[in-house]
Amino acid sequence: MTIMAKNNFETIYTTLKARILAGDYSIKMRLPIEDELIAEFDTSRYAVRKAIQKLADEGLVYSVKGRGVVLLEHTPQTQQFNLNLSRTTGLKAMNAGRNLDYQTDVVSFKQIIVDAELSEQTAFEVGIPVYAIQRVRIINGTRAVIDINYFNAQLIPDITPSIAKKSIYDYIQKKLKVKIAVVKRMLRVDTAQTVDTQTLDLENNNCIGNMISISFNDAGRQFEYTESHFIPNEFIFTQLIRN
Amino acid sequence: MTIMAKNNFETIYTTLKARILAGDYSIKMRLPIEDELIAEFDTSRYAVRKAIQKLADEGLVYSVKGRGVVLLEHTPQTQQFNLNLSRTTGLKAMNAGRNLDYQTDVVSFKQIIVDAELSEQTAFEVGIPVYAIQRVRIINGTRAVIDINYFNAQLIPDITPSIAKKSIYDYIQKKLKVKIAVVKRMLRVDTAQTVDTQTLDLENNNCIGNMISISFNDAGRQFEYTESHFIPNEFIFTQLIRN
DNA sequence: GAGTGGTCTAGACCACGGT
DNA sequence: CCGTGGTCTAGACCACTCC
Repeated sequence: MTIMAKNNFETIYTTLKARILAGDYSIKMRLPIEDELIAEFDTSRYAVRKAIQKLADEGLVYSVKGRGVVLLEHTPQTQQFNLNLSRTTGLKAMNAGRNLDYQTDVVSFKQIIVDAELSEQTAFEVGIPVYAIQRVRIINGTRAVIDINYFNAQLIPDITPSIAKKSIYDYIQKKLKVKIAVVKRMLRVDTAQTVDTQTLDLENNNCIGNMISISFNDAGRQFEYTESHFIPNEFIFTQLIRN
Repeated sequence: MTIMAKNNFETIYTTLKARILAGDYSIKMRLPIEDELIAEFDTSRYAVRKAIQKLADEGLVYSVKGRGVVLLEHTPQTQQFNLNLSRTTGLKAMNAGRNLDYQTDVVSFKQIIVDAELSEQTAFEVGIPVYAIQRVRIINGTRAVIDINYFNAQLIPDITPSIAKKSIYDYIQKKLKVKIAVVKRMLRVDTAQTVDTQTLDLENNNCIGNMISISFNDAGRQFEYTESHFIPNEFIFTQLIRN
């Protein structure tokens, strides 16, 4: 064997993932045992186990105590279950890969103070100032999504309509250097309300998908509450559940 | 301090979680640093870090290198974002907590051989035998969900209409001793088809939520493909995204 | 009983954040 | 610069699977 650069868990993970996808382990449907991987990569158990953990997080393998690390069956059809496992940006990024034309209309832009009702909805404290923004996302000429954003104006200051027209997420991360640490989401199917039927190209459908997101910075503060109402038949969410 | 039983990471996790939810760390919005936790629980870094990792998996805390472990803000409103983070059983369990009356109608029960078209849909190999089952879930008198199941009959043998009427998941786990290792899901909003409008209590809605699940046993084999079509306004899914 | 992953200990050094 | 979590090493013992 030639001289090999030090293997950290990231390179072990990358190497194993490439091999799995290339089918190198498809006959036994098992990864080599930990001791073999330790020897091959000239590393410690820590690094090997961390790499395997990352593969398991992606739904590629499953560890069984006393047996080994099993590969999960995958076919061309089931590949799509592995995509999109996590994207913090809005629905915009959800169709990355397809070559789509995007356009944004800012239909409403206000700075308001949170009252009791809005606090109940958004979990923002009563009395704080927020930006309330509504934008329509037009994808290939179809009015596909309406984003209803509320940003805590103390944590995300100085948003302008021009920024809203481009990308608020770019502004938050690149300009304000705010780190988007965690996003929690709920997904529902709702009967379309007036705002939806007036704004979206629903055709004959009278329901919408509703993705409700709350986002936290790396100080643990919730800086955003957003509802994204989207038309049927166009968007997919994926979820992985492990036991 | 009194004699303390050996602390494993599970007890550390449980203790910290209880304290977080009780607000014990709400003033600083930080967990104690690792060394303090090691001293308090008389344990190793491994156990402390594993406990913190589990808290982070649930969306309670977020670790920042060089700073510490930050608590994420939580209010009564945002509590529901933390529930349901993983349930392998069908939609049935999704409303646990509410006291609901459940009833199941088996509307179709067949054993068939996978053809090219069904293989394309389910990712099962052409030629293998599967159980094809359709069941309606009636919740408090409302026909709320239609489950369209395909089970690999070689991996899940001897299903009967009587089992389908009760609980196939109970049969799989308790009777067959098959371990449900991983479930991969896709969520969509679809325009209602004939089967949906004829079967579900959609009222004036003409769309459905569609939860598509593929499930794997602990040998890595896909034993199930299921579509659960559900009525609007009644079901919620949650998702956690970390950076 | 042999093989395997899960838990745990006791260290070490590194990378990042804040002062 | 100091304090902090992230990575890594080298061991040990335990719990489970399978023969």
